[in-house]
Amino acid sequence: MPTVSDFERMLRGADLRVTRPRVAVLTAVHQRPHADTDSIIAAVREHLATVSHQAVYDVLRALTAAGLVRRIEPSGSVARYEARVGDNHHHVVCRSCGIIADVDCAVGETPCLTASNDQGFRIDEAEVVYWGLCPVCVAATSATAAATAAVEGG
Amino acid sequence: MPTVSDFERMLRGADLRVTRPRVAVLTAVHQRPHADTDSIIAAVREHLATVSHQAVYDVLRALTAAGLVRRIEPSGSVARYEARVGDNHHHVVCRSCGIIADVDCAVGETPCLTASNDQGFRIDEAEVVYWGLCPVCVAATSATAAATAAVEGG
DNA sequence: CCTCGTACTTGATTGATTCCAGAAAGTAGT
DNA sequence: ACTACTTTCTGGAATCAATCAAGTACGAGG
Repeated sequence: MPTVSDFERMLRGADLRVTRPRVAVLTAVHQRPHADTDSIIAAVREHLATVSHQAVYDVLRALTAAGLVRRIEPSGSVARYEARVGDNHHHVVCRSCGIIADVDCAVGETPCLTASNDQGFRIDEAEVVYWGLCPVCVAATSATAAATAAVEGG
Repeated sequence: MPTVSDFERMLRGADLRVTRPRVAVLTAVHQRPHADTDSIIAAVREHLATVSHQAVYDVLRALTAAGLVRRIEPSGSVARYEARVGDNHHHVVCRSCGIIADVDCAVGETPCLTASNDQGFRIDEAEVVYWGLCPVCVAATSATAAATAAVEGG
């Protein structure tokens, strides 16, 4: 976990002023990967009670533009942010509970960048989202199914 | 292009009642792939002037649940719908103008389903979005760059 | 310490989507 | 074709994330 001085260095390195809201947002995003804006606002206010939601929105946009955080928005979900940037990794989303986990690229560094027919587009990024069930929901589903079967069977 | 009777058959096949709004929405989605809800509402009203936006939302949800249309929502865009379902194809989105085009799978039928480390998730679908510039915007950018260079050079 | 310019606060607003209750239309059996 | 029953549609209002606007406060450099 990076320290406050690390965050300050990151901000200065991106030509951004070091302000308390910005450090607090960076901290929150590092502490809770894949958190949505509301959760981030709540987390930020634990450190700094008087931050407006507008400030958090602004800071998140600035950090995203600077490349310090990455914005992800799976279908059906609000915007979420993560601090892991620079590497080309993807995400797996649980259809049941919505939890998100990181998935490293299966093939090489910038995978899938080769569409079979690119329609003349100049492609510079491929974004992959895997959909499925997380281990917890798989277990819950199996348990429910077993329980249902037991009840129906009895 | 399927006919009205085709749409009626599709609806009946999905255990959905055949109503004029539903046929109109199906027609609109087939006519304009990747259209957003507003465009669909407008297109539907060309055929059937008195349809409420609520009806279109409801119908789109019912059709999506029935698998007759597919909902796609690239980051930063509102929900869009397309009629091409059943095959596993992906999309390429222009960063400049937002236009969406279809891209067939590069590898096999259900590609990329093999994440390098699936974190214990039970994955059932991989969704790929390619980002880049469409041919039109590439040309516009080149033209602008050339013009800028000419001006700067002169 | 002081000034400048950017960042933050407050309050209002937009825009897509959903909820609700009553009205209307579709479907099945006779 | 008629009646009963079910599902959908209508119109208005509510919700929620996100953005806009104007004024104030704070960080950086001198």
